[in-house]
Amino acid sequence: MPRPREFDEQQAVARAAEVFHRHGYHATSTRDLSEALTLNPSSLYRAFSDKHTLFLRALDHYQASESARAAAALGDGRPVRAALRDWLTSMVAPSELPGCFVVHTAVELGTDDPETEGRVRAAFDGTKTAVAELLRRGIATGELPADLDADATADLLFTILTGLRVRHRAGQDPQELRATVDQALRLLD
Amino acid sequence: MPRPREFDEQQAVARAAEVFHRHGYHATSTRDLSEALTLNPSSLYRAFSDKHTLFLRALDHYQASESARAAAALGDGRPVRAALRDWLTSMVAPSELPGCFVVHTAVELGTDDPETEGRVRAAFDGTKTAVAELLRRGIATGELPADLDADATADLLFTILTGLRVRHRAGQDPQELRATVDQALRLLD
DNA sequence: GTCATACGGGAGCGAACGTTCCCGAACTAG
DNA sequence: CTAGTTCGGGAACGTTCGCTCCCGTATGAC
Repeated sequence: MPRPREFDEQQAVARAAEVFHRHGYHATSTRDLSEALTLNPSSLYRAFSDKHTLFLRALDHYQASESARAAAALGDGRPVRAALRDWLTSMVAPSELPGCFVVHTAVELGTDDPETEGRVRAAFDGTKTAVAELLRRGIATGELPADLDADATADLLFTILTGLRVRHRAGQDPQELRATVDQALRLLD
Repeated sequence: MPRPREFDEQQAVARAAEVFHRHGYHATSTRDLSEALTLNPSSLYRAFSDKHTLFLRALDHYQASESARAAAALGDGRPVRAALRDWLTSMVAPSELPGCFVVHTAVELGTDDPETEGRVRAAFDGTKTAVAELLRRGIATGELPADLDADATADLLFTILTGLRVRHRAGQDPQELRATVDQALRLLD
């Protein structure tokens, strides 16, 4: 019986994620969001309750698409080293929005906000696990040394990825970042 | 001829650095600063011009003390591996203020603010160079393999350090971070 | 001692913040 | 067709923001 919504909620969340990713939580005003989503304040609040709730939805949306991307890049039967290299390189590509929304949130909100803290922790764990599984597959197929410590190496690769995305955000030269990726892959020898 | 200042300017900058480090630029209000420095708004503005200027001074103060710390930890004749391990470990110690003020600034302000961007770049370069010099010393003394690529390895270690400090800020378990440090040191074999 | 100067303190400026209210319009179940 | 509900739009709420002004006061050069 109600009048239907005139905007695409998923698309609105995606746009919010981009704005929050670019400018962070505190530097993004509800008016900025209103403008970016082409939504009046009243519509925005009716649909998303408040700024913090919209932020969480945007963060979830981002993380869902990032982990889908990781699954696509790291899963299946591609050669392990090439898959890892392509995945890491794609993260710091010039065409990408610099940095990582999850990392930015971890840094900006730290441990002050329990709701974002939990999401950050889950995202970090998920990424680490995905890398570890890839490494285990590589060990099983003989592509990687049998004595490689999958968990410890995944942990280190994840830490490197985090550092890379900070450097990307800081505007570092893409070529330098790619060189760091190359160097990181030597961990697998 | 003027009446002398009743507060210690250096100490005020140090306190400002701590508040900015904890909460970031945007989430720190001038009233927060006023309270933390026990300074009236008028005194604060007379001494430090405005919020952004005080932020830059706080950032410079932080970076100066961090690079002095790095110089002390990495310089001189201490064994290279032990020096590097102690330095990295001390960065993510539970007693430390989690994270790195420079990294937080890089993430929060990105490339939007030219003044902070330049400082971030300089800080990153300085750290990388300090590590590279340490590695070169280790190679010269025979502590490290002769075929180690000092610059590339320093770059990777710096990236790992950045990732570690983000994880520290995110509230990750200190023991896990120390394990990552151990893993990182295997790069020097 | 005189005087110019910068001090610490507190009220208060205009602007922007997150959020809410009210509106006529549009859609759907009955 | 009507009743009921949510819609998009815009004004406006109270609060907090960064910042400034004005105050009486304390200081040091002369």
